[in-house]
Amino acid sequence: MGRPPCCEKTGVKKGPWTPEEDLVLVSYVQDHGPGNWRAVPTNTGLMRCSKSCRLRWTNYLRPGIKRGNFSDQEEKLIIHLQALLGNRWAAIASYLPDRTDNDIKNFWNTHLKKKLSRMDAGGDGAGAAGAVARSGRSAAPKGQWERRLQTDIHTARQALREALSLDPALPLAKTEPQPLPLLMPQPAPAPPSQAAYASSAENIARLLEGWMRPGTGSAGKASSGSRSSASAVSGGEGASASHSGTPGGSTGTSKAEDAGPVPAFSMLESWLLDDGMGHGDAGLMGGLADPCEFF
DNA sequence: AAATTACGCAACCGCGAGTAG
DNA sequence: TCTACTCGCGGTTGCGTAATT
Repeated sequence: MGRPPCCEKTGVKKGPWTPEEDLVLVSYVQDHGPGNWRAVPTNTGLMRCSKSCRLRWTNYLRPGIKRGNFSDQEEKLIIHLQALLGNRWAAIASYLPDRTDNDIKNFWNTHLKKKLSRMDAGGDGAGAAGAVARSGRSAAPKGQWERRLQTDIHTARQALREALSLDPALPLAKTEPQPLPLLMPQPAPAPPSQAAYASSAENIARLLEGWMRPGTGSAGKASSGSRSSASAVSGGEGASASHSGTPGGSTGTSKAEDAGPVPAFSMLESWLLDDGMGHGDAGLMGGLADPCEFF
């Protein structure tokens, strides 16, 4: 089972992408939809490896990506989700539909980590997140976080409830059952009123604004704000791959996106939020003979 | 004004997981 | 069942820019 030959070919270009390359990639994805990245360099003539193409698309060119400063809500959500999920950036990104996992990861590494450690040093915890993070949750070995979620599910739910109730602006903190705004289907990428969008690729990304190819699978899902589900977030089918970490969950391959937008995290999300609304524990778990089915 | 340091972000690399043949 | 292949994730690096001295 040898490693796939990727980026080993001579003549494969590395480093920053040029606007011309972006355009080539964007137009290719427009025609064929995201996926089958292996074929992209061949069909486009791009001297990039498939990985690089996919990364460029998911982290930069994909429509609907919000760039720039993170709001307080986003920050709090990230902190708490990180406490819950550890460094599962793709999973975290699925709760922030407009952000890429890479963006969140960078934001965490450059801002939040310092912020939290400062708070720690100051004797001020970061709420539940700080407590949970310090408890070593985030250091869990790969592949175990979902099991931990399963076994420690009550803790997780409590922490999430805390997270969602931190900001009074979040409707979930209220008794009135309202969906979390960040999880709601977002409208097509709003004009970058806050200059929060990519600079160089902004125009290219805008080319795709409103682009919705019927029948183009995740292309449509990835575009505009229609990502009401957790899928299609971290880069087209990327988020669904994050769910591959969930036992029995859908895979991260392009096939998974065809399976329909019902990722486990949406269920988890609904269940947690339902419970947060005071519906008790009877929610999702009650509907499953075996909690494992949940995943 | 120039040099140095710190910071932020885009991109790369290696690995694990899923799937088809 | 095994192997080859592809995809996606998470950690890390490198470069450009801003801030500081």
